[in-house]
Amino acid sequence: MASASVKDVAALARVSVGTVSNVLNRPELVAPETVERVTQAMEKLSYVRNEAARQLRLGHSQALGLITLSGGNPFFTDLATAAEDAAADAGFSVIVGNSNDRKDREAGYLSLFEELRVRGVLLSPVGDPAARLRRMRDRGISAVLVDTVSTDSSFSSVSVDDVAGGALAAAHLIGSGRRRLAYVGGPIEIRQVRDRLAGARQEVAKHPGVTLEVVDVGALTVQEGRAAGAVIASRPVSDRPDAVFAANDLLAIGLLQSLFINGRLAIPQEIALVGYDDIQFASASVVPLTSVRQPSALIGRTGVEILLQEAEDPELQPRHVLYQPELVVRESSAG
Amino acid sequence: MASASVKDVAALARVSVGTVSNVLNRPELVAPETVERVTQAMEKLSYVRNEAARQLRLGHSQALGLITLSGGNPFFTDLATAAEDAAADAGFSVIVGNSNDRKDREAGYLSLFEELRVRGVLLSPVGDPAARLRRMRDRGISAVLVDTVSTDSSFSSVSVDDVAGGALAAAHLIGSGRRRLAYVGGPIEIRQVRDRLAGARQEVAKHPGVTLEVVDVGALTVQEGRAAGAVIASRPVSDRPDAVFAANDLLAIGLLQSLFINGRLAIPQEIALVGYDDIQFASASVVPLTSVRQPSALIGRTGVEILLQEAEDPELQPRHVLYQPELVVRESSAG
DNA sequence: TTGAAAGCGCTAACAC
DNA sequence: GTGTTAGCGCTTTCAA
Repeated sequence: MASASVKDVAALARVSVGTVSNVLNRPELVAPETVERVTQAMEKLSYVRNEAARQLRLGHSQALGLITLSGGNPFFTDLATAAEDAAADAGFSVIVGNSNDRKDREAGYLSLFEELRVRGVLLSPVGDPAARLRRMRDRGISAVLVDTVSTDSSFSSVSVDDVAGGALAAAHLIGSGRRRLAYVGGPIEIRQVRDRLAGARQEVAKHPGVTLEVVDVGALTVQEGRAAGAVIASRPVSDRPDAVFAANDLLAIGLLQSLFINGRLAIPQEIALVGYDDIQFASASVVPLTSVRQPSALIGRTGVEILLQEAEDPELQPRHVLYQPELVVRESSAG
Repeated sequence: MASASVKDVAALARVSVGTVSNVLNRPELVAPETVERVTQAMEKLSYVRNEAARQLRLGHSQALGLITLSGGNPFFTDLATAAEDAAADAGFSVIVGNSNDRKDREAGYLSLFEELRVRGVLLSPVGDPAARLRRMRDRGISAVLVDTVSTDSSFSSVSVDDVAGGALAAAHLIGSGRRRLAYVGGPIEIRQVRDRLAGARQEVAKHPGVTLEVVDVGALTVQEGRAAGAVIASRPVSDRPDAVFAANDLLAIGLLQSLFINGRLAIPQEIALVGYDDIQFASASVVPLTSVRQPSALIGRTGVEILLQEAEDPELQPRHVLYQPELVVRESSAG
């Protein structure tokens, strides 16, 4: 049995296809009795509207695209959940893709979203897709950058002040007596990674005698954190940092695994540790993790709201919402 | 500027629309020189294929639907990532929805997927959508159940033996001297929650003198675990369990937060704790967590492979793949 | 209040 | 190797 179409429903209800369409979209224009008859026919045939046909006719879909940097990062799942809820309130669905920090994947999802004629896209960029996004905007697909500020500010953005967050972390570490800091993060192409480092550098520069070493990693994952930690743990004490600031909590948890669990280094006594994002697991880690908190759900919700407004009226001036991060101090840096 | 269509491309390249379609889908049928001309025209007009039109013509999309129980659970994000990779290998994309344990959400995504004419759906069911799925199969949308066994076995399934997993956890706890077990999990409608409990019960029944108490929670989240832990911690020592088996790691981590961090109960001395899923964070939690490991990525990949085969040939007999879980012992139960 | 008909962009069958 | 054309299922004028 193939799917029933409006035609089949119309035939069974003995009305025209136009009327069937009307009961679907503007039932107030149809006589109650007719509505009833059509509804029953739909029921009987288990009619399911063909979204592709509807969309073809309408010219665009009722969906939004979202590209996150990493599906495994709870920060992004929280953001995505909030975005979905906000979109659902307005009758939109959201299609999520994870670039996993890869430009080619980002480009792939952008292409998919264009083919799908989504109404707008929300993204945390890896590369610099501004040119591409501008082209998309010309055809009616607006974009809002989340968790990053646009390079050319012609796109709206919703983000958190990562430079301030980096400064917050470094200031805290220096304030509690640490002198040899290390920043573990990468790839450096990611704006968040760069900004958090820049903030830390600013703070370090204010304190002569304090040094900041950069440990570059390939991705913001638990695994990479574990690898970086193993390298740090294997260095002689004199050459080891006395504080590590990780670009996100996933990395920090990996560091915890190799520094504390495997390397048996005392945290925070030998090495203090600060992460970023304050994910749910941070407070329950081996050594509860000091972290820089970001309002993930708020970012997702606000992003969708702005996107929907711009989809409605493309002439709107771009807006830039910047939230402030907050330091949550726990044992990993309390010494 | 509106989007360019095949018509525009054809006009610019001075060929017919059929030829444009051919360079898109079967370029080997077209003269190289023509391919070149058409390609350049596409480039010039920034042509992007309209997926809705293509799909309308083809009768179905190149997408698969996936419904997970919880977006915040790393078990499902791992499963989803593997599913996406497997689908991508076959030229399919996957649209994920989270039911968050709610039947209405599950039904909502099923409707959306039907409207989208996905080729198949992969799901970890909340309710009992068998009837609905059968109707969908009649119209060419096959379904594979993941992380659960079909009630009527007419649908293929890829799952892990949860009864065995529950037994594994309980046997371990009893074997290390525990006598008053508590199972924390819910809602009981979820098959995984039920099966893990059943396995634990089987094991408990083999050991006279061992008791098993069930603490029902509203969802498999860190928050709910925290709430359940607070209740347990507030009970007098004589009335407290000496071991807790949590239906998943999220719950276990929440329990750790309220039992160990807030309640200052010694783990595993006063209460031993075992979780389920062995997510990445389990080994780095306050007290490294004993957990029952499931091959999440393998489940996702296998599920997609079966689904794709069935989409290809709907006459295929349903297959039931059952993986065995594995107990990973860590400190939370080592005493 | 309802019906008839055009057309969204694409693919595939068929003709040349 | 290329062109012509029908038609996928839907919404939306326009007329009755």
